[in-house]
Amino acid sequence: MRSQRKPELQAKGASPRAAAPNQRRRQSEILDAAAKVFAERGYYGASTQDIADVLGIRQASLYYYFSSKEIALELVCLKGVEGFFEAAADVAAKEISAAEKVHGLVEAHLAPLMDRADYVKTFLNERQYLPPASRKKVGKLSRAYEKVIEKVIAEGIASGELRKDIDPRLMTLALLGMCKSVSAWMGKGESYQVPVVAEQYARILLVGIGNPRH
Amino acid sequence: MRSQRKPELQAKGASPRAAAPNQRRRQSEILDAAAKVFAERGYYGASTQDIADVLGIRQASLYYYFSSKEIALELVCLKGVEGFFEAAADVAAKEISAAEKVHGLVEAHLAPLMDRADYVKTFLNERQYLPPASRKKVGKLSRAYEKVIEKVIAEGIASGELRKDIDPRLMTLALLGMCKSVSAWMGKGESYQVPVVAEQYARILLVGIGNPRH
DNA sequence: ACCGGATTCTATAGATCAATAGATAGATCG
DNA sequence: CGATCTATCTATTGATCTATAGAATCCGGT
Repeated sequence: MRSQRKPELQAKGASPRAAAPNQRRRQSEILDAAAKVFAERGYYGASTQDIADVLGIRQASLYYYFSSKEIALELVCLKGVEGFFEAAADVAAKEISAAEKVHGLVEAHLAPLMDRADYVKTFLNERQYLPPASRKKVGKLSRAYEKVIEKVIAEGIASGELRKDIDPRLMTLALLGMCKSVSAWMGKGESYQVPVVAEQYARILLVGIGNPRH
Repeated sequence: MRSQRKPELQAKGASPRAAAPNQRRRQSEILDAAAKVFAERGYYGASTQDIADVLGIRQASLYYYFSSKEIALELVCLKGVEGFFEAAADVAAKEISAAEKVHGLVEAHLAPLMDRADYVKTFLNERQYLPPASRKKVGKLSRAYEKVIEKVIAEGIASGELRKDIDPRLMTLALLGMCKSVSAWMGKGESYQVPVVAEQYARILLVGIGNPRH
């Protein structure tokens, strides 16, 4: 028992010695199941039993992988925000017009819905239920991401590329709101492809739906 | 005990004889408390004890007013959708331009956030947790509302007032998504007034943020 | 002041849930 | 083969939650 290293998923640093590939794969399966159930039923609506059922194991066996349900939520949420900031920062750093940047930001926001939908949905909808410490951690990443968007818009206004009668913060909230709602209906009756939605949403944001030639 | 009529809140028809005004007032207070707690913590995150705490009464006393937590959610959600369809239909029936209609639809959607925020938030975020029968009832109202918006946009496109390169359904979802997110951040750090948001959001939807004179 | 209904209370049943403790089967490796 | 590690299991605890039953209190009308 002295040197027994449990592979229990942790929020802090990685384990001192790298885990076997099989361990990491299984941990990832466990987290996938948690994300799926959290996304479907919400954090409080989902029981650890539900997660175990998806995996075909016993409820108590989950605790070999994480020490509490709250930690599981934190891990799912962190994987849900993961990459958003970087992807947005990459777009913002490009030498393209403000309009093209907005288009790129929308694309970058919607892209993860294709391969990490459950994680993203959980991050978007359940992060409010994180314990204070975790919420602060996730909120920090989230706010940094929002600031990138806001800056792109503010700079676009300053350069004259974007209208100056629109509040950058409200514009940011509008973009985020539109994109967030996509994760709610995507795959739930509506049958649009992500790239199509990104293209249309970017157009709505940039030129609106009004016909200028009317 | 024979003729004791409990004022228990019901989803179906109204009680055969009108209740005393005090009864109705108290029922409304109970529902306000439920809406507040559901909006704050979510349906499963909220306990009936939480609702009772807001009212300063015992948890079991709530069951004098509703027969189950699920029924309470249904009542809150119904009051949350209430009026949306009518308000939108009124806007759609007016003899104004499509652009003005879109503006009116945004205003009509955001207006209830001023005086019924908890009900609307609960409807928007918790309706998914309703039992099937209730969800069908609420979903019907909800879908009828969406159709009004969609029709306004489709007609605007047909008349040439709105761009024809935008999918009406996606446009509807964009409008709804933007407006839904408002209920999430309104009063939570952001300090915008509802009419200001409505004005800006309508502008974003209609003419976008791109500066046409650039 | 009393009656009866309206409202809230106490007490508790019954279910579910997160989490712990310890046992056990399977794999790996000397 | 035997020892150790890995992954899962059984069993259970204690907390919490919804809902019910029935007693107690309040209040308006007469």
